[in-house]
Amino acid sequence: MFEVTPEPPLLGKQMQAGDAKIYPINSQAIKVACSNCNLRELCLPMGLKGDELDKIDEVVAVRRKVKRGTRLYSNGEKFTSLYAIRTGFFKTCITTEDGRNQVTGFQMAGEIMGLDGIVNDHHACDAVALEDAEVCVMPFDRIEELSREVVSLQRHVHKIMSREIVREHGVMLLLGSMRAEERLAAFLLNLVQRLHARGFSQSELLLRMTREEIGSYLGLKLETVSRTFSKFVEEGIVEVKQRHVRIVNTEALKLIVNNNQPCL
Amino acid sequence: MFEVTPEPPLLGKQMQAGDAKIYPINSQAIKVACSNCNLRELCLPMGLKGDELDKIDEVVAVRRKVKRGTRLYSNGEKFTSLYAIRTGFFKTCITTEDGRNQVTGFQMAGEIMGLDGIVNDHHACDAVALEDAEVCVMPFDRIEELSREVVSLQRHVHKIMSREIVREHGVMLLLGSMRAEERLAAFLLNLVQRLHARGFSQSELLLRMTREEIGSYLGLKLETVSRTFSKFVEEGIVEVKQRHVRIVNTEALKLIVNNNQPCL
DNA sequence: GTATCTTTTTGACATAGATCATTGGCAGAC
DNA sequence: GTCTGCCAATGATCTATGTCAAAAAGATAC
Repeated sequence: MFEVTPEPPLLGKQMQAGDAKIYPINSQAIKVACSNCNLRELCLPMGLKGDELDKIDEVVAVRRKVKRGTRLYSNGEKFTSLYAIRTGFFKTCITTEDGRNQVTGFQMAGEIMGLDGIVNDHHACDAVALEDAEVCVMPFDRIEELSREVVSLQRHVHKIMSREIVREHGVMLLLGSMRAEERLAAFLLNLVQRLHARGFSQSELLLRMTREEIGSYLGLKLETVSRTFSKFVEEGIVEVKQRHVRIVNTEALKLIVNNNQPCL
Repeated sequence: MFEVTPEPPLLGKQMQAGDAKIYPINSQAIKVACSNCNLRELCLPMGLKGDELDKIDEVVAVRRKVKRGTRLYSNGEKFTSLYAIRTGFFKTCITTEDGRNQVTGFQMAGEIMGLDGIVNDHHACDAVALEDAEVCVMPFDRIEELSREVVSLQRHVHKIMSREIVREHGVMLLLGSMRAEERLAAFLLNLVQRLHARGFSQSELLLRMTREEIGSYLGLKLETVSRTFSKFVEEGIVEVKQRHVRIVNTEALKLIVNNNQPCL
Protein backbone atom coordinates (compact mmCIF):
# COMPACT_ATOMS: atom_id res chain seq x y z
CA MET A 1 0.00 0.00 0.00
CA PHE A 2 2.70 2.44 0.80
CA GLU A 3 5.38 1.37 -1.59
CA VAL A 4 6.33 4.50 -3.44
CA THR A 5 6.34 3.31 -7.02
CA PRO A 6 7.62 5.92 -9.42
CA GLU A 7 5.65 6.29 -12.60
CA PRO A 8 7.42 5.51 -15.89
CA PRO A 9 10.56 7.04 -14.53
CA LEU A 10 12.25 9.87 -16.32
CA LEU A 11 15.14 9.54 -13.98
CA GLY A 12 15.24 5.94 -12.98
CA LYS A 13 15.00 5.30 -9.29
CA GLN A 14 17.48 7.91 -8.28
CA MET A 15 15.36 9.27 -5.48
CA GLN A 16 15.48 5.95 -3.65
CA ALA A 17 18.17 5.86 -1.02
CA GLY A 18 20.97 3.37 -1.15
CA ASP A 19 20.50 2.37 -4.75
CA ALA A 20 23.87 3.69 -5.80
CA LYS A 21 25.51 0.30 -5.90
CA ILE A 22 22.70 -1.31 -7.83
CA TYR A 23 22.34 1.06 -10.73
CA PRO A 24 25.46 1.26 -12.87
CA ILE A 25 24.32 4.63 -14.15
CA ASN A 26 25.88 6.10 -11.01
CA SER A 27 29.18 4.35 -11.50
CA GLN A 28 32.29 6.38 -12.10
CA ALA A 29 32.90 4.15 -15.13
CA ILE A 30 30.43 6.15 -17.18
CA LYS A 31 31.87 9.40 -18.45
CA VAL A 32 30.98 12.37 -16.29
CA ALA A 33 29.04 14.42 -18.78
CA CYS A 34 25.92 16.52 -18.87
CA SER A 35 25.35 15.40 -22.44
CA ASN A 36 24.42 11.91 -21.33
CA CYS A 37 22.84 12.81 -18.00
CA ASN A 38 19.13 12.23 -17.82
CA LEU A 39 18.74 15.29 -15.62
CA ARG A 40 19.98 17.69 -18.27
CA GLU A 41 16.53 19.11 -18.95
CA LEU A 42 16.04 20.07 -15.29
CA CYS A 43 19.56 20.97 -14.37
CA LEU A 44 22.12 23.59 -15.31
CA PRO A 45 22.44 22.65 -19.00
CA MET A 46 18.72 23.12 -19.56
CA GLY A 47 18.11 24.54 -23.00
CA LEU A 48 21.71 24.18 -24.14
CA LYS A 49 22.41 22.23 -27.26
CA GLY A 50 25.21 20.58 -29.22
CA ASP A 51 28.48 22.39 -28.87
CA GLU A 52 27.22 24.38 -25.86
CA LEU A 53 26.59 21.13 -24.05
CA ASP A 54 30.09 19.98 -24.86
CA LYS A 55 31.46 23.15 -23.32
CA ILE A 56 29.57 22.74 -20.10
CA ASP A 57 30.84 19.19 -19.85
CA GLU A 58 34.23 20.72 -19.28
CA VAL A 59 32.92 22.74 -16.36
CA VAL A 60 31.34 19.78 -14.64
CA ALA A 61 34.56 17.89 -14.20
CA VAL A 62 34.13 16.26 -10.82
CA ARG A 63 31.43 14.43 -8.99
CA ARG A 64 31.28 14.08 -5.28
CA LYS A 65 29.49 11.58 -3.11
CA VAL A 66 27.90 12.81 0.10
CA LYS A 67 26.93 10.31 2.77
CA ARG A 68 23.63 10.69 4.53
CA GLY A 69 23.92 13.00 7.50
CA THR A 70 27.14 14.63 6.29
CA ARG A 71 27.60 18.08 4.87
CA LEU A 72 28.27 19.06 1.29
CA TYR A 73 29.40 22.43 2.62
CA SER A 74 29.18 24.33 5.87
CA ASN A 75 28.50 27.86 6.96
CA GLY A 76 31.66 29.94 6.80
CA GLU A 77 33.46 27.55 4.45
CA LYS A 78 35.24 29.07 1.47
CA PHE A 79 33.01 29.20 -1.58
CA THR A 80 34.42 27.80 -4.78
CA SER A 81 31.71 25.88 -6.56
CA LEU A 82 28.06 25.44 -7.22
CA TYR A 83 26.67 21.94 -6.97
CA ALA A 84 24.08 20.19 -9.10
CA ILE A 85 22.36 17.31 -7.36
CA ARG A 86 22.56 14.10 -9.36
CA THR A 87 21.03 11.79 -6.82
CA GLY A 88 19.83 12.17 -3.26
CA PHE A 89 18.09 14.76 -1.20
CA PHE A 90 19.45 17.70 0.79
CA LYS A 91 18.40 20.28 3.30
CA THR A 92 20.01 23.69 3.68
CA CYS A 93 19.91 25.34 7.07
CA ILE A 94 21.34 28.18 9.07
CA THR A 95 22.40 27.83 12.69
CA THR A 96 23.14 30.88 14.80
CA GLU A 97 25.46 31.10 17.80
CA ASP A 98 22.49 31.46 20.09
CA GLY A 99 21.23 28.07 18.99
CA ARG A 100 18.53 29.07 16.57
CA ASN A 101 18.19 26.74 13.63
CA GLN A 102 16.24 27.32 10.47
CA VAL A 103 15.87 24.95 7.56
CA THR A 104 15.85 27.23 4.51
CA GLY A 105 15.05 24.63 1.91
CA PHE A 106 14.96 21.04 0.71
CA GLN A 107 16.70 20.23 -2.56
CA MET A 108 16.35 17.30 -4.92
CA ALA A 109 17.86 15.95 -8.15
CA GLY A 110 18.59 18.57 -10.79
CA GLU A 111 18.54 21.49 -8.37
CA ILE A 112 21.50 23.80 -7.86
CA MET A 113 23.04 24.46 -4.47
CA GLY A 114 25.62 26.91 -3.20
CA LEU A 115 24.28 30.24 -4.51
CA ASP A 116 24.43 31.62 -0.98
CA GLY A 117 28.22 31.55 -1.12
CA ILE A 118 28.71 33.94 -4.02
CA VAL A 119 28.17 37.22 -2.22
CA ASN A 120 30.82 36.86 0.47
CA ASP A 121 33.01 34.15 -1.03
CA HIS A 122 32.02 32.02 1.92
CA HIS A 123 29.02 29.82 2.33
CA ALA A 124 26.21 31.31 4.39
CA CYS A 125 24.48 28.07 5.34
CA ASP A 126 24.97 24.33 5.77
CA ALA A 127 23.99 21.81 3.12
CA VAL A 128 23.27 18.41 4.65
CA ALA A 129 22.49 15.22 2.74
CA LEU A 130 19.29 13.61 4.02
CA GLU A 131 20.15 10.45 2.10
CA ASP A 132 23.27 9.23 0.38
CA ALA A 133 23.78 11.60 -2.50
CA GLU A 134 25.94 12.49 -5.42
CA VAL A 135 26.53 15.98 -6.76
CA CYS A 136 28.28 17.46 -9.77
CA VAL A 137 30.88 19.99 -8.69
CA MET A 138 30.92 23.12 -10.85
CA PRO A 139 33.71 25.59 -10.07
CA PHE A 140 32.04 28.98 -10.09
CA ASP A 141 34.81 30.86 -11.87
CA ARG A 142 34.52 28.35 -14.70
CA ILE A 143 30.76 28.94 -14.81
CA GLU A 144 31.31 32.69 -14.97
CA GLU A 145 33.90 32.26 -17.67
CA LEU A 146 31.69 30.07 -19.78
CA SER A 147 28.61 32.20 -19.29
CA ARG A 148 30.51 35.11 -20.77
CA GLU A 149 30.80 33.05 -23.95
CA VAL A 150 27.51 31.18 -24.00
CA VAL A 151 24.59 33.61 -23.84
CA SER A 152 22.02 30.93 -23.11
CA LEU A 153 24.05 29.69 -20.18
CA GLN A 154 24.39 33.20 -18.81
CA ARG A 155 20.66 33.68 -19.05
CA HIS A 156 20.04 30.35 -17.39
CA VAL A 157 22.35 31.09 -14.46
CA HIS A 158 20.47 34.34 -13.92
CA LYS A 159 17.17 32.52 -14.05
CA ILE A 160 18.31 29.96 -11.50
CA MET A 161 19.23 32.70 -9.05
CA SER A 162 16.03 34.61 -9.72
CA ARG A 163 14.02 31.43 -9.22
CA GLU A 164 15.58 30.98 -5.83
CA ILE A 165 14.67 34.55 -4.89
CA VAL A 166 11.06 34.00 -5.95
CA ARG A 167 10.91 30.67 -4.14
CA GLU A 168 12.00 32.38 -0.96
CA HIS A 169 9.33 35.03 -1.42
CA GLY A 170 6.86 32.16 -1.37
CA VAL A 171 8.34 30.82 1.85
CA MET A 172 8.08 34.28 3.38
CA LEU A 173 4.40 34.36 2.46
CA LEU A 174 3.97 30.96 4.04
CA LEU A 175 5.83 31.83 7.22
CA GLY A 176 4.37 35.29 7.50
CA SER A 177 0.72 34.71 6.87
CA MET A 178 -0.33 31.05 6.90
CA ARG A 179 -1.70 28.88 9.66
CA ALA A 180 -0.26 25.45 10.45
CA GLU A 181 -2.61 23.48 8.20
CA GLU A 182 -2.06 25.85 5.32
CA ARG A 183 1.70 25.59 5.72
CA LEU A 184 1.74 21.82 5.74
CA ALA A 185 -0.66 21.58 2.81
CA ALA A 186 1.45 23.99 0.77
CA PHE A 187 4.56 22.05 1.70
CA LEU A 188 3.14 18.71 0.58
CA LEU A 189 1.82 20.12 -2.68
CA ASN A 190 5.16 21.71 -3.45
CA LEU A 191 7.11 18.54 -2.73
CA VAL A 192 4.86 16.27 -4.76
CA GLN A 193 4.83 18.69 -7.67
CA ARG A 194 8.62 18.77 -7.82
CA LEU A 195 8.81 15.00 -7.52
CA HIS A 196 6.27 14.64 -10.30
CA ALA A 197 8.43 16.79 -12.57
CA ARG A 198 11.11 14.16 -11.96
CA GLY A 199 8.93 11.25 -12.99
CA PHE A 200 7.52 10.25 -9.64
CA SER A 201 3.96 9.84 -8.50
CA GLN A 202 1.66 12.82 -8.14
CA SER A 203 0.11 11.33 -5.06
CA GLU A 204 2.70 9.32 -3.17
CA LEU A 205 5.87 10.49 -1.60
CA LEU A 206 8.51 9.37 0.81
CA LEU A 207 9.57 12.13 3.18
CA ARG A 208 13.31 12.28 3.48
CA MET A 209 13.24 14.56 6.51
CA THR A 210 12.04 14.28 10.10
CA ARG A 211 8.99 16.03 11.51
CA GLU A 212 11.36 18.34 13.27
CA GLU A 213 13.02 19.36 10.01
CA ILE A 214 9.65 19.93 8.40
CA GLY A 215 8.70 22.00 11.41
CA SER A 216 11.85 24.06 11.21
CA TYR A 217 11.21 24.80 7.55
CA LEU A 218 7.57 25.69 8.20
CA GLY A 219 8.13 27.65 11.39
CA LEU A 220 6.27 25.10 13.51
CA LYS A 221 7.17 22.72 16.31
CA LEU A 222 7.40 19.04 15.47
CA GLU A 223 4.36 18.29 17.62
CA THR A 224 2.29 20.68 15.57
CA VAL A 225 3.49 19.06 12.36
CA SER A 226 2.56 15.66 13.73
CA ARG A 227 -0.86 16.80 14.91
CA THR A 228 -1.57 18.47 11.60
CA PHE A 229 -0.68 15.28 9.75
CA SER A 230 -3.06 13.41 12.06
CA LYS A 231 -5.78 15.95 11.34
CA PHE A 232 -5.36 15.50 7.59
CA VAL A 233 -5.57 11.73 8.07
CA GLU A 234 -8.78 12.03 10.10
CA GLU A 235 -10.27 14.16 7.36
CA GLY A 236 -9.30 11.59 4.75
CA ILE A 237 -7.09 14.00 2.85
CA VAL A 238 -3.89 11.98 3.16
CA GLU A 239 -2.72 8.59 4.37
CA VAL A 240 0.39 8.65 6.50
CA LYS A 241 2.54 5.79 7.65
CA GLN A 242 5.72 7.13 9.11
CA ARG A 243 7.47 8.93 6.29
CA HIS A 244 5.30 7.46 3.58
CA VAL A 245 2.59 9.85 2.54
CA ARG A 246 -0.16 9.25 0.03
CA ILE A 247 -2.21 12.25 -0.98
CA VAL A 248 -5.78 11.05 -1.31
CA ASN A 249 -7.41 14.39 -2.04
CA THR A 250 -5.18 16.89 -3.77
CA GLU A 251 -8.03 19.33 -4.28
CA ALA A 252 -8.70 19.46 -0.56
CA LEU A 253 -5.08 20.40 0.03
CA LYS A 254 -5.29 23.13 -2.57
CA LEU A 255 -8.45 24.43 -0.96
CA ILE A 256 -6.76 24.57 2.41
CA VAL A 257 -3.96 26.66 0.93
CA ASN A 258 -6.19 29.01 -1.05
CA ASN A 259 -9.21 29.46 1.18
CA ASN A 260 -7.54 30.88 4.18
CA GLN A 261 -10.95 31.92 5.49
CA PRO A 262 -12.59 29.20 7.62
CA CYS A 263 -15.86 29.71 5.72
CA LEU A 264 -16.35 32.28 3.02
CA MET B 1 14.18 66.09 19.88
CA PHE B 2 12.99 63.90 17.09
CA GLU B 3 14.35 65.70 14.10
CA VAL B 4 16.20 63.11 12.13
CA THR B 5 19.43 64.87 11.39
CA PRO B 6 21.69 62.92 9.07
CA GLU B 7 25.31 62.85 10.06
CA PRO B 8 27.83 64.50 7.72
CA PRO B 9 25.86 63.17 4.80
CA LEU B 10 27.47 60.93 2.24
CA LEU B 11 24.38 61.24 0.13
CA GLY B 12 22.92 64.59 0.92
CA LYS B 13 19.41 64.51 2.32
CA GLN B 14 18.01 62.14 -0.23
CA MET B 15 16.15 60.05 2.27
CA GLN B 16 13.99 62.97 3.27
CA ALA B 17 10.69 62.97 1.43
CA GLY B 18 9.71 65.81 -0.80
CA ASP B 19 13.13 67.35 -1.08
CA ALA B 20 13.36 66.69 -4.79
CA LYS B 21 12.52 70.27 -5.75
CA ILE B 22 14.94 71.74 -3.28
CA TYR B 23 18.08 69.87 -4.16
CA PRO B 24 19.21 70.45 -7.71
CA ILE B 25 21.21 67.24 -7.62
CA ASN B 26 17.99 65.47 -8.54
CA SER B 27 17.27 67.68 -11.47
CA GLN B 28 17.21 66.23 -14.97
CA ALA B 29 19.58 69.02 -15.98
CA ILE B 30 22.53 67.09 -14.58
CA LYS B 31 23.72 64.34 -16.88
CA VAL B 32 22.34 60.93 -16.04
CA ALA B 33 25.52 59.12 -15.21
CA CYS B 34 26.79 56.67 -12.64
CA SER B 35 30.18 58.29 -12.84
CA ASN B 36 28.97 61.39 -11.05
CA CYS B 37 26.35 59.73 -8.84
CA ASN B 38 27.17 59.80 -5.17
CA LEU B 39 25.59 56.37 -4.77
CA ARG B 40 28.08 54.63 -7.03
CA GLU B 41 29.90 52.91 -4.20
CA LEU B 42 26.70 51.28 -2.95
CA CYS B 43 24.93 50.69 -6.22
CA LEU B 44 25.44 48.63 -9.34
CA PRO B 45 28.70 50.23 -10.46
CA MET B 46 30.38 49.40 -7.15
CA GLY B 47 34.01 48.54 -7.74
CA LEU B 48 34.00 49.56 -11.39
CA LYS B 49 36.52 52.11 -12.54
CA GLY B 50 37.35 54.43 -15.41
CA ASP B 51 36.32 53.01 -18.74
CA GLU B 52 34.08 50.40 -17.10
CA LEU B 53 32.12 53.17 -15.44
CA ASP B 54 31.73 54.87 -18.79
CA LYS B 55 30.30 51.69 -20.25
CA ILE B 56 27.72 51.28 -17.52
CA ASP B 57 26.64 54.87 -18.04
CA GLU B 58 25.34 53.72 -21.40
CA VAL B 59 23.20 51.07 -19.73
CA VAL B 60 21.64 53.46 -17.25
CA ALA B 61 20.06 55.67 -19.86
CA VAL B 62 16.76 56.58 -18.27
CA ARG B 63 15.54 57.71 -14.91
CA ARG B 64 12.02 57.38 -13.73
CA LYS B 65 10.16 59.20 -11.00
CA VAL B 66 7.73 57.23 -8.88
CA LYS B 67 5.16 59.07 -6.80
CA ARG B 68 4.49 57.99 -3.26
CA GLY B 69 1.88 55.22 -3.18
CA THR B 70 2.32 54.26 -6.82
CA ARG B 71 4.00 51.21 -8.26
CA LEU B 72 7.32 50.95 -9.99
CA TYR B 73 6.18 47.58 -11.34
CA SER B 74 3.41 45.13 -10.58
CA ASN B 75 3.03 41.41 -10.26
CA GLY B 76 2.54 39.83 -13.69
CA GLU B 77 3.93 42.80 -15.57
CA LYS B 78 6.44 42.08 -18.33
CA PHE B 79 9.99 42.18 -17.04
CA THR B 80 12.45 44.29 -18.98
CA SER B 81 14.67 46.13 -16.54
CA LEU B 82 16.29 46.20 -13.18
CA TYR B 83 15.99 49.39 -11.18
CA ALA B 84 18.51 51.13 -8.97
CA ILE B 85 16.99 53.41 -6.37
CA ARG B 86 18.41 56.91 -6.53
CA THR B 87 16.13 58.53 -4.01
CA GLY B 88 13.16 57.39 -2.02
CA PHE B 89 12.04 54.28 -0.25
CA PHE B 90 10.15 51.23 -1.53
CA LYS B 91 8.41 48.12 -0.33
CA THR B 92 8.04 44.95 -2.35
CA CYS B 93 5.07 42.72 -1.65
CA ILE B 94 3.13 39.80 -2.98
CA THR B 95 -0.65 39.64 -2.96
CA THR B 96 -2.47 36.40 -3.64
CA GLU B 97 -5.95 35.97 -5.09
CA ASP B 98 -7.24 34.85 -1.73
CA GLY B 99 -6.25 38.18 -0.25
CA ARG B 100 -3.05 37.28 1.51
CA ASN B 101 -0.49 40.00 1.46
CA GLN B 102 3.16 39.73 2.39
CA VAL B 103 5.72 42.50 2.37
CA THR B 104 8.91 40.80 1.20
CA GLY B 105 11.27 43.70 1.72
CA PHE B 106 11.96 47.38 2.12
CA GLN B 107 14.46 48.99 -0.25
CA MET B 108 16.42 52.23 -0.03
CA ALA B 109 18.85 54.28 -2.08
CA GLY B 110 21.49 52.30 -3.92
CA GLU B 111 19.61 49.02 -3.74
CA ILE B 112 18.58 47.05 -6.82
CA MET B 113 14.99 46.02 -7.50
CA GLY B 114 13.38 43.74 -10.04
CA LEU B 115 15.44 40.56 -9.70
CA ASP B 116 12.23 38.61 -9.17
CA GLY B 117 11.25 39.19 -12.79
CA ILE B 118 14.18 37.43 -14.43
CA VAL B 119 13.06 33.83 -14.02
CA ASN B 120 9.71 34.06 -15.78
CA ASP B 121 10.14 37.26 -17.77
CA HIS B 122 7.35 38.70 -15.67
CA HIS B 123 7.52 40.38 -12.31
CA ALA B 124 6.58 38.19 -9.38
CA CYS B 125 5.75 40.98 -6.94
CA ASP B 126 4.71 44.61 -6.62
CA ALA B 127 7.18 47.40 -5.94
CA VAL B 128 5.49 50.36 -4.25
CA ALA B 129 7.10 53.69 -3.46
CA LEU B 130 6.60 54.63 0.20
CA GLU B 131 7.75 58.16 -0.58
CA ASP B 132 8.33 60.07 -3.78
CA ALA B 133 11.22 58.32 -5.43
CA GLU B 134 13.48 58.25 -8.42
CA VAL B 135 15.06 55.16 -9.95
CA CYS B 136 17.60 54.46 -12.65
CA VAL B 137 16.16 52.15 -15.28
CA MET B 138 18.60 49.48 -16.43
CA PRO B 139 17.38 47.29 -19.31
CA PHE B 140 18.33 43.76 -18.33
CA ASP B 141 19.48 42.62 -21.75
CA ARG B 142 21.91 45.51 -21.77
CA ILE B 143 23.16 44.47 -18.34
CA GLU B 144 23.66 40.91 -19.56
CA GLU B 145 25.42 42.14 -22.66
CA LEU B 146 27.77 44.36 -20.72
CA SER B 147 28.47 41.79 -18.04
CA ARG B 148 29.72 39.46 -20.77
CA GLU B 149 32.37 42.07 -21.49
CA VAL B 150 33.13 43.46 -18.05
CA VAL B 151 34.13 40.69 -15.69
CA SER B 152 33.84 42.83 -12.58
CA LEU B 153 30.29 43.80 -13.52
CA GLN B 154 29.36 40.17 -14.11
CA ARG B 155 30.73 39.27 -10.72
CA HIS B 156 28.89 42.13 -9.11
CA VAL B 157 25.54 41.20 -10.65
CA HIS B 158 26.00 37.69 -9.30
CA LYS B 159 26.85 39.06 -5.89
CA ILE B 160 23.75 41.25 -5.84
CA MET B 161 21.52 38.28 -6.55
CA SER B 162 23.33 36.11 -4.03
CA ARG B 163 23.03 38.86 -1.43
CA GLU B 164 19.29 38.92 -1.94
CA ILE B 165 19.15 35.15 -1.45
CA VAL B 166 21.13 35.39 1.78
CA ARG B 167 19.00 38.31 2.99
CA GLU B 168 15.89 36.23 2.49
CA HIS B 169 17.45 33.38 4.44
CA GLY B 170 17.73 35.85 7.29
CA VAL B 171 14.08 36.78 6.98
CA MET B 172 13.15 33.11 7.02
CA LEU B 173 15.09 32.71 10.26
CA LEU B 174 13.28 35.70 11.67
CA LEU B 175 9.83 34.53 10.60
CA GLY B 176 10.45 30.92 11.45
CA SER B 177 12.03 31.12 14.85
CA MET B 178 11.82 34.54 16.48
CA ARG B 179 9.33 36.01 18.92
CA ALA B 180 7.70 39.39 18.35
CA GLU B 181 10.26 41.42 20.33
CA GLU B 182 13.14 39.68 18.63
CA ARG B 183 11.65 40.35 15.22
CA LEU B 184 11.11 44.03 15.83
CA ALA B 185 14.55 44.45 17.40
CA ALA B 186 16.19 42.74 14.42
CA PHE B 187 14.15 44.87 12.06
CA LEU B 188 15.17 48.14 13.70
CA LEU B 189 18.84 47.16 13.84
CA ASN B 190 18.82 46.19 10.19
CA LEU B 191 17.15 49.42 9.09
CA VAL B 192 19.41 51.67 11.08
CA GLN B 193 22.50 49.81 9.93
CA ARG B 194 21.58 50.26 6.29
CA LEU B 195 20.74 53.92 6.84
CA HIS B 196 24.05 54.43 8.59
CA ALA B 197 25.87 53.01 5.56
CA ARG B 198 24.18 55.83 3.65
CA GLY B 199 25.40 58.53 5.97
CA PHE B 200 22.49 58.75 8.37
CA SER B 201 22.39 58.48 12.11
CA GLN B 202 23.10 55.21 13.85
CA SER B 203 20.43 55.93 16.40
CA GLU B 204 17.62 57.89 14.81
CA LEU B 205 15.38 56.90 11.98
CA LEU B 206 12.18 57.92 10.32
CA LEU B 207 9.99 54.97 9.45
CA ARG B 208 8.65 55.24 5.95
CA MET B 209 6.11 52.48 6.42
CA THR B 210 3.01 51.97 8.57
CA ARG B 211 2.80 49.63 11.54
CA GLU B 212 0.73 47.37 9.34
CA GLU B 213 3.47 47.14 6.73
CA ILE B 214 6.06 46.43 9.39
CA GLY B 215 3.74 43.76 10.73
CA SER B 216 3.29 42.21 7.33
CA TYR B 217 7.04 42.04 6.83
CA LEU B 218 7.59 40.58 10.29
CA GLY B 219 4.67 38.17 10.26
CA LEU B 220 2.86 40.06 13.03
CA LYS B 221 -0.36 42.02 13.32
CA LEU B 222 -0.13 45.77 13.54
CA GLU B 223 -1.40 45.75 17.13
CA THR B 224 1.48 43.50 18.12
CA VAL B 225 3.96 45.80 16.42
CA SER B 226 2.47 48.75 18.25
CA ARG B 227 2.48 46.97 21.61
CA THR B 228 6.06 45.84 21.12
CA PHE B 229 7.14 49.39 20.36
CA SER B 230 5.41 50.49 23.56
CA LYS B 231 7.20 47.76 25.50
CA PHE B 232 10.57 48.93 24.18
CA VAL B 233 9.69 52.48 25.16
CA GLU B 234 8.72 51.41 28.69
CA GLU B 235 12.03 49.60 29.00
CA GLY B 236 13.88 52.70 27.85
CA ILE B 237 15.36 50.98 24.83
CA VAL B 238 13.87 53.32 22.24
CA GLU B 239 11.94 56.57 22.05
CA VAL B 240 9.03 56.56 19.64
CA LYS B 241 6.94 59.43 18.43
CA GLN B 242 4.82 58.31 15.53
CA ARG B 243 7.22 57.26 12.83
CA HIS B 244 10.23 58.85 14.43
CA VAL B 245 12.31 56.36 16.32
CA ARG B 246 15.40 57.01 18.37
CA ILE B 247 17.35 54.01 19.50
CA VAL B 248 18.53 54.77 23.02
CA ASN B 249 20.13 51.43 23.77
CA THR B 250 21.46 49.59 20.75
CA GLU B 251 23.10 46.92 22.90
CA ALA B 252 19.78 46.06 24.49
CA LEU B 253 18.30 45.51 21.05
CA LYS B 254 21.18 43.27 20.09
CA LEU B 255 20.74 41.32 23.29
CA ILE B 256 17.07 40.83 22.55
CA VAL B 257 17.95 39.40 19.12
CA ASN B 258 20.76 37.16 20.31
CA ASN B 259 19.55 35.97 23.70
CA ASN B 260 16.40 34.28 22.61
CA GLN B 261 16.22 32.62 26.05
CA PRO B 262 14.17 34.71 28.52
CA CYS B 263 16.93 34.35 31.13
CA LEU B 264 20.09 32.37 30.57
C1' DG C 1 17.07 -11.68 18.96
C1' DT C 2 17.63 -8.06 22.41
C1' DA C 3 18.91 -3.56 23.81
C1' DT C 4 19.29 1.19 22.87
C1' DC C 5 18.29 5.20 20.60
C1' DT C 6 15.61 8.11 17.67
C1' DT C 7 11.39 9.49 15.91
C1' DT C 8 6.54 9.97 16.19
C1' DT C 9 2.14 10.35 18.35
C1' DT C 10 -0.92 12.00 21.71
C1' DG C 11 -2.67 14.29 25.97
C1' DA C 12 -2.84 18.15 29.30
C1' DC C 13 -1.89 22.62 29.99
C1' DA C 14 0.27 27.39 29.23
C1' DT C 15 0.90 31.49 26.61
C1' DA C 16 2.20 34.63 22.86
C1' DG C 17 0.00 36.79 19.75
C1' DA C 18 -4.52 37.43 17.24
C1' DT C 19 -8.93 39.47 17.28
C1' DC C 20 -12.32 42.85 18.37
C1' DA C 21 -13.40 47.28 19.89
C1' DT C 22 -12.57 51.99 21.42
C1' DT C 23 -10.20 56.21 21.65
C1' DG C 24 -7.08 59.73 20.32
C1' DG C 25 -3.74 62.08 17.28
C1' DC C 26 -2.01 63.80 13.17
C1' DA C 27 -2.13 65.11 8.17
C1' DG C 28 -4.24 66.61 4.15
C1' DA C 29 -8.31 68.74 1.81
C1' DC C 30 -11.05 72.47 1.45
C1' DG D 1 -9.65 77.29 10.62
C1' DT D 2 -12.61 72.76 10.49
C1' DC D 3 -13.60 68.36 8.59
C1' DT D 4 -12.35 63.85 7.24
C1' DG D 5 -9.86 59.85 7.08
C1' DC D 6 -5.95 57.22 8.07
C1' DC D 7 -2.93 55.62 11.56
C1' DA D 8 -1.55 54.35 16.10
C1' DA D 9 -2.22 52.97 20.94
C1' DT D 10 -4.39 50.23 24.24
C1' DG D 11 -7.75 47.25 26.80
C1' DA D 12 -10.39 42.87 27.00
C1' DT D 13 -10.84 38.62 25.37
C1' DC D 14 -9.90 34.31 22.53
C1' DT D 15 -7.32 30.73 20.28
C1' DA D 16 -3.70 28.51 17.71
C1' DT D 17 0.33 26.87 18.69
C1' DG D 18 3.98 26.02 22.00
C1' DT D 19 5.56 23.40 26.05
C1' DC D 20 6.00 19.48 28.90
C1' DA D 21 5.44 14.70 29.50
C1' DA D 22 4.73 9.90 28.50
C1' DA D 23 4.27 6.10 25.68
C1' DA D 24 4.46 3.71 21.25
C1' DA D 25 6.74 2.54 17.02
C1' DG D 26 10.60 1.93 14.33
C1' DA D 27 15.55 1.93 13.40
C1' DT D 28 20.29 0.59 14.53
C1' DA D 29 23.76 -1.74 16.91
C1' DC D 30 25.45 -5.61 19.10
